[in-house]
Order: sequence, then structure tokens, then C-alpha cells
Amino acid sequence: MQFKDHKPIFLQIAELICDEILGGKYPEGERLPSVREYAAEVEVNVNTVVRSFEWLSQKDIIYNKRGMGYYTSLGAKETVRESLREAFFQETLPEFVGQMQKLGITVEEVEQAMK
Amino acid sequence: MQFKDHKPIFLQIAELICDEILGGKYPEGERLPSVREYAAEVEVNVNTVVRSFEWLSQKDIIYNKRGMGYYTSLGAKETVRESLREAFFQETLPEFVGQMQKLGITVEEVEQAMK
DNA sequence: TTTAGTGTATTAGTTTAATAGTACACCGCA
DNA sequence: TGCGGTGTACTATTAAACTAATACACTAAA
Repeated sequence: MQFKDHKPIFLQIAELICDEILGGKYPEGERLPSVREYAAEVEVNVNTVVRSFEWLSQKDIIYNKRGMGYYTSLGAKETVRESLREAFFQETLPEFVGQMQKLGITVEEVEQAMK
Repeated sequence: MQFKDHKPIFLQIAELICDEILGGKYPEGERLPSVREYAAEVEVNVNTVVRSFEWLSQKDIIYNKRGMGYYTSLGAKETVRESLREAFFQETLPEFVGQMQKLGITVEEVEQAMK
């Protein structure tokens, strides 16, 4: 897997899993691949995936069953969706608008480029 | 100065200088503060500012006069502007649109939030 | 009970960014 | 010439992220 260099890999993996949950790959209560499997899949060290899973656990997106593995929490999809929507409107959008103003880019230019 | 933790400080400083050039603070051919001055201003180590200045030199945005200091290049403002516009249309905008689609956010919602 | 697959814990080493302090060559100017 | 301000080079240290390898307790299933 390709990672961007400016952001910790374990966070990029956590976000990837969020995207997969959002895309329906792991329905609520579904078991995720083990840390060793996932590490092999994205070609990364096991410890890095452990950090990603712990990060997601802390956000109540997944949880652990001792000796069995990690499972998606109830309402995980909605949790992820809400979390990302909030980040979009509170951070991404203002940043986006700020850049537009700074560079003198009009709404029309954006609409034109979006096609 | 406040720095974000996920991005190298020397890059954030370089971008800050780009913004200042864009804002007209350092016209073409104008001398920048010395590395020591700038380091004191943003409360950072001298070596970090050195890296920022070297990074900007490599992009032909500023240049060095031996024993005298750094100066903005001819066309620096336009160089910065073009560079940022390209990044906007090639990276920021596609990423923005991708997030909208992923989260099911409509153009109307964005327009509403922008007010 | 044994076995294989879980997560977890620990230790060690590498890399990159940043800090800190020092020394040096260059330049303008008094 | 000599002084003070430039950038530059160098070494050392710290912290975070990542890699690597190992050991261990837990669980389900044979």
C-alpha cells in the first residue's frame, strides 16, 4: 500500500478502515481481519496495525473480544459518518474556502474545474 | 507561534513565508529577516529556519546574497501564486470533492454552510 | 487436553524532525 | 583594518514513528 509521508501510517490505516466501514465492507458486529492479517495486507509492521486498532477502539468504532479479535461496534458506520461530516464542515470546508480567498479563486472556477 | 503537529515545522514556516509574500509583506527583491531574526520571531531553532529558507531557495522563491541575507526572487509572488493554484486544482479540490461524495454531502449543503 | 489463532507486552534498533551550541567564512561599513 | 551581522557547517541530543523479533495469556475447536 502507498502511504503519504506527512501523516503517521497508523492514522492512515485507521482512516482506511473507517472508509471500509463506511463502504459496507465490515457491517456492524462483523469481525475484522486480525492484526497479523491486516499487517500483511497493507505491508506494514504488526505493531503499527495494533496502534491503528487501539486508536479505533478509543473512538468506539471497533471493540475487542479477548483471544478472538476485533469487531465493529454497534452503530460504527453512523459514528464514522458523523465524525467525518463534522470534520468536513468544521475543518475541511473552512480551510477550502480560506484557500479560495487567498488565491482569488471564484466559485465559478471551482464549478468549471469540477466537470 | 502555534504549529500543527502532523506537519514538519520547517515546512509550515516555509508556507507562512509564502503567504506573507502573497500578502505583499516582502515585495520582489526585498530582503527577508535573517535566519536568526526569523527564528526568534516564530520561536524556533535557527537550524529549522535554515531548512525553510533552503527549501524556498530550491523552489526559486527566494535567493541568497553571500554574507548579506535572503531576498525574494523576481516573480516570487507569481511563482507562489501559481504553485498554490496548481496544488489547489490538482490536489485540494479533487480531495474535497471525493470527501463530499464519500459522505453524501450535496453542493446545496456546502453552499448553505458557507454562509 | 492440545493446538492454532487471537490480542498484548516487551525490548531493541532505525529514521526523521527538531533542538542546542559552537565555529567559520563572507560582506558592508566605520 | 576591524567589527558586527550575514549564511553555513558541524556535532550532539531528544522525541516520535516505524520496524523487528520474541514471549505470553486468552479463546475456540479438534
